Amino acid sequence: MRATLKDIGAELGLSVATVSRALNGFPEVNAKTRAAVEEAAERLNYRPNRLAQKLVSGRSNMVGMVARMTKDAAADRGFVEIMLGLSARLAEKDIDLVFQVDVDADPVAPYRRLIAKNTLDGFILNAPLIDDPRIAYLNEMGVPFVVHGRAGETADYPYYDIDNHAVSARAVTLLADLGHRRIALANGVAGDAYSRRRLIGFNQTLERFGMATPEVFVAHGTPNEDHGYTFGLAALSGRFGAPPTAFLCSSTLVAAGLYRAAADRGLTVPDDVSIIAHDDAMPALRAINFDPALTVTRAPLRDACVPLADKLIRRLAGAEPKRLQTTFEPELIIRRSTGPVKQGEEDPW
Amino acid sequence: MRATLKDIGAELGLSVATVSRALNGFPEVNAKTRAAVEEAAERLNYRPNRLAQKLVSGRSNMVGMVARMTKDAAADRGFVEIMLGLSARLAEKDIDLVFQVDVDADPVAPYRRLIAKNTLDGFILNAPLIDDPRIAYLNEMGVPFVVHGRAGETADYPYYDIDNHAVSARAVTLLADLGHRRIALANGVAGDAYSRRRLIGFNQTLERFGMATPEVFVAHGTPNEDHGYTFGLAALSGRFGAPPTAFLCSSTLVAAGLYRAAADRGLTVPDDVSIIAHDDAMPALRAINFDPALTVTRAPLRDACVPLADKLIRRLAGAEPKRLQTTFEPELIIRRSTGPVKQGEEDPW
DNA sequence: CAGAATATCCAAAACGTTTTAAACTGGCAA
DNA sequence: TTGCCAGTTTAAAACGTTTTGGATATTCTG
Repeated sequence: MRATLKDIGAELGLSVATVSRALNGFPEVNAKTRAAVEEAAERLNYRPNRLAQKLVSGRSNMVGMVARMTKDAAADRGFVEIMLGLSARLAEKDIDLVFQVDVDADPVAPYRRLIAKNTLDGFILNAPLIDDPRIAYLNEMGVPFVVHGRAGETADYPYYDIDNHAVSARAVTLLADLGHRRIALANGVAGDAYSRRRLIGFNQTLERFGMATPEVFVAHGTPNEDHGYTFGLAALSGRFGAPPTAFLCSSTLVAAGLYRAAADRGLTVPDDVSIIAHDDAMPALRAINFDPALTVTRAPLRDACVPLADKLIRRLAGAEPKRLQTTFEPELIIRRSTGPVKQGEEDPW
Repeated sequence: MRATLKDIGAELGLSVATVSRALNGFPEVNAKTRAAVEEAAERLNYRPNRLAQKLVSGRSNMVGMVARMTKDAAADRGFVEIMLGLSARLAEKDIDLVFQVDVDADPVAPYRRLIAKNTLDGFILNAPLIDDPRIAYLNEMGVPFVVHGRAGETADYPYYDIDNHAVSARAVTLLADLGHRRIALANGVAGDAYSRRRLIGFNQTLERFGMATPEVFVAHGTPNEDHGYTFGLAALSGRFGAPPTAFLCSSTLVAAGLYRAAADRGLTVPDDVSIIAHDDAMPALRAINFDPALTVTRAPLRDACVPLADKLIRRLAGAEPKRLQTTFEPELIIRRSTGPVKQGEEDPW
């Protein structure tokens, strides 16, 4: 049904070897022959059989991506964004994406399964943990991969990350300059590397301004509306002592929950409480549409896709991991959800 | 590196043919030989090479899924939900999902590309159009596939759909019973089959109650917050004559936009305007968290995954398409965003 | 013009599997 | 003894590609 090298060879009275070479741009084939082969390939609508290619060459032009499945898939919004963009870029290079969700307790299991099938050239990881067992496993198996984000400080793999330390630092600096002294952090999931970096940036910057924050002013959790709402309600209840006058949120969704919590408590933004979030520029809930418009640190997830794909391609071609590492700086966009601290609330906790 | 049939054969002094048969449960192999082979396979951590298998057997245990890429990926929330659930179920049967985004103008192009690679056993389609060229193409190529949703009324392919006619019918019935006579529809994208069915259900039910709706009361668009907001603002402006007293929304996100629009116009829900949405039960924005809590027709997207995966598996095994078709009924959940029509607004348009 | 270099092509092996056709065992009946 | 049959096993072909190691013309060198 589908045309093969043999078909083209038969058509032109050539061997499959020559046809293969002609199509793959080897130098030792006559220009006229090559033209004829290319014409025939076009005419017969020839497409190389990936499986056969991989079987002999060891390359399949397929890479894998595994989604951590959580009860609420909301945590994977970022995953999806990356996957879409990545796939688009990889498709340009005729590389396919094999997708699998992680349904096991063991996060390494899906990688083991996929690698065992012997069918993939490499992997893209996202949302790395602080000490990520997947990274350890892939390194151990010698499988090429790139990471969106990065785990520890000494990474020996290609990655594209944003400067999460700076995310917190810039936000805290703004709030401190506005006079806030009681600042809370609605952080991401506890084990995630980015959360850790944001937390460190948060604490270090507070310290730089001579502040500290009680432990109850920091919450970890899946960055969704619920998390923002429940944490906001609790923090603003006064149960923990004087409530925060400002919040850092790990995402715009969390901020939405915080707006709701503030409203429930009869507080207005930004007069009673300032809110600032990190904005991945997901299309679902735009920071600019908030009322009042949300102040954010911003680093569009989508910007990571092309660099990540390119890093992977270059890695597969044998490039040095160390030369494929990028850290991107977020920008700060001041809108209307942040303002000077309220009169009489300038005291630290 | 990885153990092959040859390795096992060498280990036991058997031919690859026997080893292959032993592992695949053929009857003509000695029980003792089979036991030995299975032991050796286990010991050497043997995993069959998918590519080699497919090359000769024609089956790869890989299926494809293509995402339509829009400017705002929000439209693909449903796609993702389906993909996650599907992948989980397929993984149980050791089937992998190959993913690609549609970056072309031609919606068929990615399918052509993937089929040409000769690497996939079948496809899952979602969000079918009224006359979907992808379905036509796959049928023409004789490639097995299943559809989430369905295109025309006479489908000769396996599908899992919800009764979108009933979605509108139940919502309109509720609103009509509450006395509403000016009902607007914030529908999904115009070409999508589900939008069409919702529109038909909408119009037919209105008619049943002796109502009609001006064309400007129906808007099509990507079901996101923006769409709800802009349509809501326009419809409530009075520019189109007496404004609607009730809205049907294609999703909870759209409803969120409508809440905002109503607030901007100084209207309260449900006193001035009733709002009802269809709820796919996406975790991001829960209908119950709305203020006031959102009345919905409900049919969780996630429920479709297992049936869809099973349909595909059975289709790949050769089952009749006609026997793999399911239509699911939505439920109506009345909360606080719908109420009796306001005094003096009972007149039709 | 001989010999060598070059350009161009081909046959065959290889990748790891499944499957077809054939071959080898015993055991048993004739 | 011969032939046959069932129960096992194997050799070899096939899938579609890449690549190795020649082979055959053609051109160049002296």
